Amino acid sequence: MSMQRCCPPATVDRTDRTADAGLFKALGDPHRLAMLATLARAEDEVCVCDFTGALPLEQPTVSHHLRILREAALVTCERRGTWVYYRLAADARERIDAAFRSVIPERALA
Amino acid sequence: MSMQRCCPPATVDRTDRTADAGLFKALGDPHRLAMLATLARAEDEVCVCDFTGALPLEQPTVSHHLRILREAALVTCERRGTWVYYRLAADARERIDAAFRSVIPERALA
DNA sequence: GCTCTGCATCGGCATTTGTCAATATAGCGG
DNA sequence: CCGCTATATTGACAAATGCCGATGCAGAGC
Repeated sequence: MSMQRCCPPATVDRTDRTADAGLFKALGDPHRLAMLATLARAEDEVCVCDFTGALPLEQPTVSHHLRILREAALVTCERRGTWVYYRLAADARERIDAAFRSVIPERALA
Repeated sequence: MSMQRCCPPATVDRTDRTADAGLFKALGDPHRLAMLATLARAEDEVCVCDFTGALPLEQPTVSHHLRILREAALVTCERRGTWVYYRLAADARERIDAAFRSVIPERALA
């Protein structure tokens, strides 16, 4: 006899999840997570110089990571004088949470 | 006069977030998100052949992505006969959520 | 045993990513 | 306008990533 079907053919999700993947990709680096964690715990905003001072990265690399977070709209920045201050985007938590729930809905796995 | 300090020096988070970043990195690809979304919505388990059939990827590439999800412990698999069945790890949601909260705690940004 | 089928692994390739040194830009103080 | 400082951008490079074709391996059926 022919082999039995492997299974009741499952419905494969075909949604384009490029945007969500982009969000998670921005979260996929330990230094960027440290920056986000810092911003999330900061009273207010954080100056770039604090990052360059505390992280084991050269200034251009810090700038590079901040740019990625900016382009993912996870942070916003504002220049005041010579310094630039970053803060967590108001909807950062919400957006990540939404992306996550859209992939793995609440009801999944009890 | 010398320029004023940029700000009250912020406390930069120095926690090693390599593990969390690894989790998010595993989520940072649209096809892997599609696989997770499929598994999260599946009644039960999903056969590899369903993925290879439905995704615009060759079989080795599907296998590659499944391996990454496996190594991130986001999915588990079980061989039965010729076929291999994947399912969402029981603690997948919990682990991602924990990583997320550890970076951006609930209280952040009201 | 052999063959066939489903999945995993290997090897190679093009692209992306993380990093830094060098350079450019913006604002401050003189 | 000039020099100084903080940040951003550029260019280069090594490493990681996504992809595929070729190959390996395990289980089913003959």
